[in-house]
Amino acid sequence: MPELPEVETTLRGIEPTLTGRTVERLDIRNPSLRWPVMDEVLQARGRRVSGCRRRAKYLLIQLGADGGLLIHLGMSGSLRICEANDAPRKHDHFDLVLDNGKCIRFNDPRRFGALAWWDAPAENHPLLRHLGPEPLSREFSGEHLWRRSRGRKGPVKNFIMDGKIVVGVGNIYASEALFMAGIHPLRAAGRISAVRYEALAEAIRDVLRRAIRHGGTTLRDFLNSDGNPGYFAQELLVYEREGLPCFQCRSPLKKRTIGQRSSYYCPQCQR
DNA sequence: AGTGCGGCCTGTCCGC
DNA sequence: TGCGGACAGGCCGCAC
Repeated sequence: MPELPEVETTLRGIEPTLTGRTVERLDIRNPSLRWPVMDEVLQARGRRVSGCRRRAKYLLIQLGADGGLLIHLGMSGSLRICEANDAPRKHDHFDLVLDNGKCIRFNDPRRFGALAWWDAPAENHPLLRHLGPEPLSREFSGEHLWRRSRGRKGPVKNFIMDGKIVVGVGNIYASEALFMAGIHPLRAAGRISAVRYEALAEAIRDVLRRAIRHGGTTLRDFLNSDGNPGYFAQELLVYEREGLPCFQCRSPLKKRTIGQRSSYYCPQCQR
């Protein structure tokens, strides 16, 4: 479910509630997430939230100076703001209870999400260490994509979804960006020109920014921290539009499995 | 080193 | 209705 825009939307939703508050306690209802939730996360108790940020699709809640919590939403996770004494619903796996009675509650039916502790600097955490640049940062460019792609024979779609190359581009936005740049998802990454990578980098930045502005994409179950969906689904150009006419040339859009993920594209406009 | 796949889970939908 | 199978926004870890 959540790609970068959905995680960013979640971050913006919870940040004002969290920053400056003290964590009264962490209630773990079900520790069996993607990795078992370790007791070290209980260090959060009694610490003050000095800031919240996002790295790739990870949410980082800074607690004091020397560490904090890491939350990943996996495929079906969401965080919502509620009162600590609200009755938990199905799949509500943990709560971050604050000193004002508010609560950040994690819900995740598929349990691919994660909760872990990190010691500062967060970048050294094993889950973050190998990650490539943020797509909305200066380190990300067409030149970066071009340079890193030389010699790579796999499909460009897999390449841009590889977190070591660039983070945050998931299955929806990979299809969208490739359509916007006119690049066929199966084209070998190493056989795309610098000029076309410039267009692709621009498309990635553009689609992510617009999706953030719309509060993310809700296809099935993504909800922001207020419990509301995102509205970018109506802006999607190819994703889940198999057989429907391409907005540019009217030919029917195609769907294929690439790297075990569904990919959507226009056979006419994308080469 | 790059690439391809299995696996982790539950829920939903579709065809029989 | 019931049941099996496919599929769903991520990503690690293992083979080759």
